[in-house]
Amino acid sequence: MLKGTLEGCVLEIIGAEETYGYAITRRLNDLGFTDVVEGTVYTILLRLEKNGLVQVTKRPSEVGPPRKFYALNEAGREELATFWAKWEYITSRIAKLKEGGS
Amino acid sequence: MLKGTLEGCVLEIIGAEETYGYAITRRLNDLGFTDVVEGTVYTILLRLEKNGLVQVTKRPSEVGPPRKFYALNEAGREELATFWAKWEYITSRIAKLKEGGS
DNA sequence: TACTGCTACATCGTATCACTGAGTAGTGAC
DNA sequence: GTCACTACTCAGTGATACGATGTAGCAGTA
Repeated sequence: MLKGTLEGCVLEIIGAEETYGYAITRRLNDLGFTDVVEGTVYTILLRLEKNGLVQVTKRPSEVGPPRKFYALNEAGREELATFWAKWEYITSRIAKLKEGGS
Repeated sequence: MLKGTLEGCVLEIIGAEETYGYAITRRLNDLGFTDVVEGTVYTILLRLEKNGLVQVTKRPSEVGPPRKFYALNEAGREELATFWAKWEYITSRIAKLKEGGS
């Protein structure tokens, strides 16, 4: 039902700013998703790339191995909008359920 | 990350009133979770029973096969409280992410 | 009595998501 | 030269929820 929530979060982060896997993991950790680890994020990124939702650019880093920067393309922005719409819907339904609504 | 959300919804429904699988499915459908089907609900109910979160009572029905009524036990109520706490946490984090917060 | 339709429960198989854990590599500091 | 941090990859895995199907009780009707 809510599968792909973390994927949506990653899309949102990429949509706000072109960034790379390691930084996305740190950002999620800072946001409070403390148990999200790199392995998880990279599998999501690879899936996004495979599904053609992102544009990938490899750039050298001054402090380590080269980074793969991700940016949303048109399909990615549509997917992100779809995700938020779905998220709003589900959360509103669950809120309704919680307050005993019919 | 959000695994068990539907399970939490089912727990909430059972917690509000002792009820049975078919009725839970109808309730979820009425609430807007239109694509939740019986098979999904029954697997959740069997899991709840297996994990010792519910008390099950079989009662005859006047309009069909006997019904298995489910009620929360103490462990179930604790699980439900845990679920809502987790849900609040996750939704607040995602809201923060959406509005561009750090 | 045969059928149709609704209620009600059960289960097998499966797609996908996210996690675990391990590995590889570059840079800089001590 | 070893440690720490940065950075990416991948194989294996568990769990969730969905799809599809099957079984069965009851009621109406023709």
